[in-house]
Amino acid sequence: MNIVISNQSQDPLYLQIEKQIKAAILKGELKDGDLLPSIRVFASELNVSVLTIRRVYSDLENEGFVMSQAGLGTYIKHVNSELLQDAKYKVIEEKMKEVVETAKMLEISKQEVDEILTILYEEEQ
Amino acid sequence: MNIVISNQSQDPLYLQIEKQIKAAILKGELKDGDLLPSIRVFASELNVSVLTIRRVYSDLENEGFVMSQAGLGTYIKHVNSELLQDAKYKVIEEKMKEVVETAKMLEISKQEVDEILTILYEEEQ
Amino acid sequence: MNIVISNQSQDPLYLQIEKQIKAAILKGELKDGDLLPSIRVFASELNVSVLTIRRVYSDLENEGFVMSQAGLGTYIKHVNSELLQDAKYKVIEEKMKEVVETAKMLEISKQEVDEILTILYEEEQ
Amino acid sequence: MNIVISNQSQDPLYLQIEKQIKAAILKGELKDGDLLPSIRVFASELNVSVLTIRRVYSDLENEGFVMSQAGLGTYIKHVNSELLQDAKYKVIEEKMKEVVETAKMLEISKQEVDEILTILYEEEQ
DNA sequence: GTGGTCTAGACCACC
DNA sequence: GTGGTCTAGACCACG
Repeated sequence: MNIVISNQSQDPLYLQIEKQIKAAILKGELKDGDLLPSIRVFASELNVSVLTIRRVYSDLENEGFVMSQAGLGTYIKHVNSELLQDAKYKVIEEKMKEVVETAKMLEISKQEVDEILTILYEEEQ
Repeated sequence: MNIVISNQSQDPLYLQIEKQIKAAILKGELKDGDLLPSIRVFASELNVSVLTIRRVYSDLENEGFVMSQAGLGTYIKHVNSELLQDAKYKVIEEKMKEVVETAKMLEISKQEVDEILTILYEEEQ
Repeated sequence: MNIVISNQSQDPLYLQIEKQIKAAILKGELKDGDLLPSIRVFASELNVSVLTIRRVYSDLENEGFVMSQAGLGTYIKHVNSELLQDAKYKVIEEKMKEVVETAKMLEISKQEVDEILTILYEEEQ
Repeated sequence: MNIVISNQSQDPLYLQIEKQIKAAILKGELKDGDLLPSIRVFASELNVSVLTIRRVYSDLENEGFVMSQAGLGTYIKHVNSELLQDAKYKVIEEKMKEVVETAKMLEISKQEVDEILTILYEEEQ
């Protein structure tokens, strides 16, 4: 798994890391039972504070993505693959809803929104 | 003009207010020369600090939407319709960027995202 | 004398008016003994508050450009023509000093400053 | 970096500070990545309110000179040298505009203004 | 520790 | 009355 953090991002460090771990799970790169690095190791790898990683793991545990056990480490939890596919769609749908809502409010046609989508999709893959 | 603010929102108060005023301008509800409420009146109407409204008006002035003059008040500035169209696009582009970023991260194809867009656009037309 | 006031200007109304009256005196359009309009007439002509004109006349009197006498009106005071020429230069020199000081600080050559001056001088006479 | 503020100046505190920081960046005294003092430290050093420094940093961030991140601090941002050159020009142009405006109003020829510029530029070389 | 937001007051210049 | 600036606090998220 490749985690990239940037101080140019709007998101705080902990959120950047969380998002990328979640994405790896949704993409299937991280599967049921996989062991995540220990807090200290991960922190030194990413060059961030252990507090930041502690928060990441704690957040992911609260959201049901991982399971931490003292003395053992942090593991990826089982997620049904159908649910997983649904989850991916849901994430996009949620964000797209806001776009469409705003577009309608500003009276921008679907064609125009589509153009923007196409342009953005072709940028720097 | 109807401004709704919520302490449940992610956005700080000043941003919530700014966004709604901008939306009103972009929609044409607020036009060239219209007088906005005085900072004190607006603050008491929305039940926020005068400094919060001061910040809203000051930000909007920096972005060229309004013009404030001591002793006179704060007015909506003329924006030529081309700039206005640009501004509307920019708002959508900003929001769409996040969608595309997430979609790419989750390896969702443009076709799939397009489907979601189409479905959402046809809802509650 | 033609006074133009604009709500687009950075300067407050009273300063815009003062500057133009002073300029008219320096240019020789207003001469020793000329009678300025009464406060009320002038205010209604320019469509500003009488308080604003009162301030203008009071400032100009303090700076020695005019003389007000109750019941008579406000008159332009005598200024020696040599002094007048000097005054014009002094005004420009004062402002130019700041330009040169800044240019030197930012290490901009005289040639470059000269270019800027030429461009600005050719704009909209 | 030496910041000098005066309550005699026409400019409000926040502007005086902003100008001097910008000048330091334009001169190269402050470079890409340099850390500015924390708002609290800076405020107590200059003996002004933290909100005044907050405004300074926030304005500089909006103008693209610095980047602030909660928990980390405020850093000088990279500006490519072309932009920097532009910025320097803009500063001079701004100031020169006022000179030219006044000169035109007083009917002083470009030649005369040029003379003044030359004299001032040769002083205290 | 850092910056980000917000409040409740105050004084000023301008109209 | 209007906006413009400033202070002295406070609480929050982040590292």
